[in-house]
Amino acid sequence: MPPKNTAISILDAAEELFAEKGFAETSLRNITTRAGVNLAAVNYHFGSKKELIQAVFARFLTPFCEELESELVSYKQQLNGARPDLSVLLTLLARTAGKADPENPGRIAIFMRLLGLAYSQGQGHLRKFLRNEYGTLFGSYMQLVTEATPELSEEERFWRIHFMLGATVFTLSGAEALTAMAEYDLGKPTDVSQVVQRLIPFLSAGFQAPHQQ
Amino acid sequence: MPPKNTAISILDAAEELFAEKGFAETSLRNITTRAGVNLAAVNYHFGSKKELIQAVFARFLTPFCEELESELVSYKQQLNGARPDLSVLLTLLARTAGKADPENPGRIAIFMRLLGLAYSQGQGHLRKFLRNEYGTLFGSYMQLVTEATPELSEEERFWRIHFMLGATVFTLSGAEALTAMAEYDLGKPTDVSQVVQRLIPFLSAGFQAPHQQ
DNA sequence: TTTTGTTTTAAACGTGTGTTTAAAACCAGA
DNA sequence: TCTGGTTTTAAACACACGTTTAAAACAAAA
Repeated sequence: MPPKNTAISILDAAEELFAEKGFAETSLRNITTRAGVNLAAVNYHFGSKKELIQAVFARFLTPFCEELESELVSYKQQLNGARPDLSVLLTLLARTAGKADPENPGRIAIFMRLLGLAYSQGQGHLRKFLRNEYGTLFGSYMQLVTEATPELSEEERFWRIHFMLGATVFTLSGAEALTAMAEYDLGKPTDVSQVVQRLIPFLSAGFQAPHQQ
Repeated sequence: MPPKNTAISILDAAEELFAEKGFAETSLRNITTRAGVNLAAVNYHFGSKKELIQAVFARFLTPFCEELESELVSYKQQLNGARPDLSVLLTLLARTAGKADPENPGRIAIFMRLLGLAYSQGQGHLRKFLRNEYGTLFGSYMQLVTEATPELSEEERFWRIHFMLGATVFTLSGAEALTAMAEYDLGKPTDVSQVVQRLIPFLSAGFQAPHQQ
């Protein structure tokens, strides 16, 4: 195989290993060994382990968010002032994720796993980094979700957003293990895009459930 | 304060710190310092860090599962052959969790956070431990869920179970941060039991959503 | 008071970590 | 071919980790 760019090899290896084992459990020696480069290359190209972690996120998120932004714009003008539909908004998100790396559809699962880790493990620097870089786009997506569900109180919507986020991140995080379990238990092979297809009606129904009492 | 039992002090400190920072990021020195005991006490009382992690889970799960088991038995005989109801099954789970430590209702959030970590971080030993110790009870709960949702295909039910698990674990994991955010954004204080109350209709509606296409 | 078993303690051990260093290798442009 | 800047390399650094050790402190029974 051709000797790829060192920095890219590092990013590839880090992305895989972080997703497999978590950030703290993955050492720079793990990464550089898998990447086939020298240990010191990480510090030379990225500065530190923290900055490498951020670079892994940025490599995925930056093109994803660009794509999502243009999708949002085109959906808005397609609406032309009409009320947006929640299922469409979710589908749009899923489609963007699929487009992000068409040659490797499972990549979204890897990335969701990283996102779950970012929440669950310490990594305060990462949360700051993500909010600074991508917070604005998240805000405008939320604006559309709000317009799509005017019957919900702000409070209820707040919580249901996080329920959705949880179901998605958790399921796609564990997608590798879960699709294997599904195949074992049910005898049918499944891929990530099918899981996403199952998620959307679940989330949509949950989000639009009537208030209790 | 009275000099509590050393092992218990260690469990208390470990439970808090693991939930705050994750397993790998919490050192035995962190734990023993907070507990006010000697470093070697962990290895003396628990053998190793892995076994300490398992002990933290067992201290919470064993009484919880005993309570849940008796709740399941009494619900079954109350049903007397009728079809169980999903919302009731979920409420039953929430009620059991609440009973587990009545003096400290937020404890369930801490524990969910640990459970989320157990999934997301490596900790293969933990998953084995949990399945061996508590797998049977999980199975009989699942049996009731299946009876409650006969209209779902096995496949659809499998995935929706994990969607529910994800929404729950993720939300309650981050409950501390999220309730703070909720209070900041919405100006209303919230506690964990209210979040659980909001979860149940969301999950119930999602689980029973009609199949797509 | 002496004895026996348990618990606590300070110190050290070996290992793996992220990072730094300074020399070597490389590779265009003059 | 020489030169100057970039990249790669092997080696070392300082530090934090989980664990072990053997002595000390303690408590209860004889």
